[in-house]
Amino acid sequence: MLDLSGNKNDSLNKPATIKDLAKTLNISISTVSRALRNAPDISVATKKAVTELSQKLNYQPNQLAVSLRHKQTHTIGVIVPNLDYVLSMMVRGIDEVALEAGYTVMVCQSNESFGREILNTKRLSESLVDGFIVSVSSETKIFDHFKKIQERNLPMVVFDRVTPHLKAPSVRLDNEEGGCIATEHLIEQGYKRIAILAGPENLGVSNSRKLGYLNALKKHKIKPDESLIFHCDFNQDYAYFATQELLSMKNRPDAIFTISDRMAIGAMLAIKKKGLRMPEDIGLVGFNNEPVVSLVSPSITSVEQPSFELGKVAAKLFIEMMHSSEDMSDVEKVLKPKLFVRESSDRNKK
Amino acid sequence: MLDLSGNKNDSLNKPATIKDLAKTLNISISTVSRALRNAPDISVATKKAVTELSQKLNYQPNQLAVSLRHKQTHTIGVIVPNLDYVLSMMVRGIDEVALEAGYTVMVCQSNESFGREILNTKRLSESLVDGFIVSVSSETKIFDHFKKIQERNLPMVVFDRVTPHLKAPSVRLDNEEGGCIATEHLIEQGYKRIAILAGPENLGVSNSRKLGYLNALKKHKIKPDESLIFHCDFNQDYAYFATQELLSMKNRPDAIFTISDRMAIGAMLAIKKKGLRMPEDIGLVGFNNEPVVSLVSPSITSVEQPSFELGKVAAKLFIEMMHSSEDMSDVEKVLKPKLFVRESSDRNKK
DNA sequence: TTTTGTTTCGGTATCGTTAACGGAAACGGT
DNA sequence: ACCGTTTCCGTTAACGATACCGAAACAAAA
Repeated sequence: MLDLSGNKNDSLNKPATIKDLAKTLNISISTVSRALRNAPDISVATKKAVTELSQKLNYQPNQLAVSLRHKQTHTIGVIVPNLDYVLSMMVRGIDEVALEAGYTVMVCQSNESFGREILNTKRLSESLVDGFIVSVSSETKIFDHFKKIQERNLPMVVFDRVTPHLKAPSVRLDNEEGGCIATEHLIEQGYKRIAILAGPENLGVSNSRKLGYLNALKKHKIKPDESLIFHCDFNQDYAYFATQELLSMKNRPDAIFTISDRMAIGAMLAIKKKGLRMPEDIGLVGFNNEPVVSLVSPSITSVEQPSFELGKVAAKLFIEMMHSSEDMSDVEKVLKPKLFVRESSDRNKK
Repeated sequence: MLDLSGNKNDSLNKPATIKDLAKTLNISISTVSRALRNAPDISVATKKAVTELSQKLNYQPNQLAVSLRHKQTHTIGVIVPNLDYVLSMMVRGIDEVALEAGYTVMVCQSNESFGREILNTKRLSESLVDGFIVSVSSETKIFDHFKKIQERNLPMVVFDRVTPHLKAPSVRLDNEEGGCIATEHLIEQGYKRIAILAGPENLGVSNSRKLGYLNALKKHKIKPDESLIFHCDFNQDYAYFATQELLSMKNRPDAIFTISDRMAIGAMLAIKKKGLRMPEDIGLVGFNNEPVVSLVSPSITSVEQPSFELGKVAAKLFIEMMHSSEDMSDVEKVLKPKLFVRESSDRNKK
């Protein structure tokens, strides 16, 4: 079987089209088309003939042509900054609902990169997707690429990493509440000088959790101490060094709330190195409730977010938006967090 | 702005097409087409006019139409059983190379479900993708859906979870080698009765690692003991119970090699509950080198696989396959694992 | 002046599918 | 016998883009 054309398509078995069916059955293509989508005006005999032949030839409609004709692809573009534990869980939730509703999902990672995010949105918006479900990268401060999408009247739902700069329906955790219950828990455990390890200043999620922290302090009439509020990058190593600095203060904190579990791990390592015990000498609370927090010693108290559920809600919202003609840009779904108390902060355990 | 049509497309700003450009410039669409993809036979004047107008109208070519015409979508379908640490790393590698080469990636999770895998392949093969990069689900024992893809002459690369049932180029870790170096390490540390916690019997990855384990034993003239070879499901809880059983044997093992870190964690919990110390009373080695293994106490020795690199190799192989006309189905890339020794098995540390 | 060649553009078919429209039978009722 | 209705199917024009072929237009060579 010599093929000098360089073309990979063996002319032998290229996929059967509606035209092929029509030709072998000696009927017109429109009849075939109708038979396949069981339109009303078709006889049972021809319908039977068509469906049988299509099965035999393993006919599958060319979705490109269908999409071109209908101007919709039944595909959702999902853009996420990464696929860590929380986000991959959310993506699974999106997937679940989308598949159910007959949509295919295209997942693209921006790797927390602004340029990559732009590239992804651009690629996907070239008539490949009917709309977007996005979680914005931490690097993103300009939202023109997303606005351009909205100008084209493509539905877009923002989830998890929401931002006030985008006028779009959103689904997120009540991060303020999360920060609040974490901090209140520490207060109730008798900790007095509670520090917070927050993320980058421009990250909304981080700021909300910090706000919750401040609210909790205020509620319990504790004056916030600026020196106990620490911003650093969203990862373990930075958290490690930040904690070292916190612990070397003359009036060191007796508890630390980190806005992610990764950071909590970093903090824990620094605390251990310093020779301090948890929860006796210092309390620690993380965020996300990743599996790892119950495996380390001491296990780390953490705020859980219903990631899978959140993804599902986002997808449902998207589909609702697709079918509704009214403006939904101010819809805002907020899910509640839940605290899981563990050894790192539990002074009451007997 | 009353819109009773129920249609979301504001007739105001639907995306500009090549036809619109032609009409406003009073030239033919074929000329516009040529101008946009800088074909040779076009005057500089018209090219300038076209490009300027296209910028002004924010023209973006409709990829559906292009794909329909060219019969290729420049999209790769990636099907993975899940998005755990290792696989999401690999997907990132695939993404990296694919994007570079001008391909968009569609990631679908089968959730280790056979039916879901079929659905995914079916959806994607409806002329949405040019080919596949797949890692098969653990549930999959029949491969007809993949073979159907190959019959259509769509390129397909298998990675990580490879199987002899599919005649396709593959990229994988040298799992046998991984199982071997893990076991040899335990032998060198002086452990005598080394058990293995393997995965489901039909999982190739698991069997290869087990084979490596057996090879290492043979090399060191240790007779394998059937009672030390344990198959259980690929997760922490099963590993926990399996380990409990192993430890309650009259002649219990003094070391356990688990074929995943998840399982190693489960084993560790069971060992701790039994009150045994690592590495003194019993040695433990995991697989994958996930971040968690260096965080738990004791930290767990583990075999690392170059996941990101593996993904990149898979994508490169795919692209090579796209452009080559010869049969590549027997290409088999095998990457080498690396052992990271930690507390759970290191008896030599001073 | 005619021929030849080059540059630049338009016409048209095509990719695979859907949908509006029309037409031809068959049937039933008066 | 006539006509309206129903049932079924075909014709044709889209959807947005590309590619081949050929036709102008003009310049250069004969």
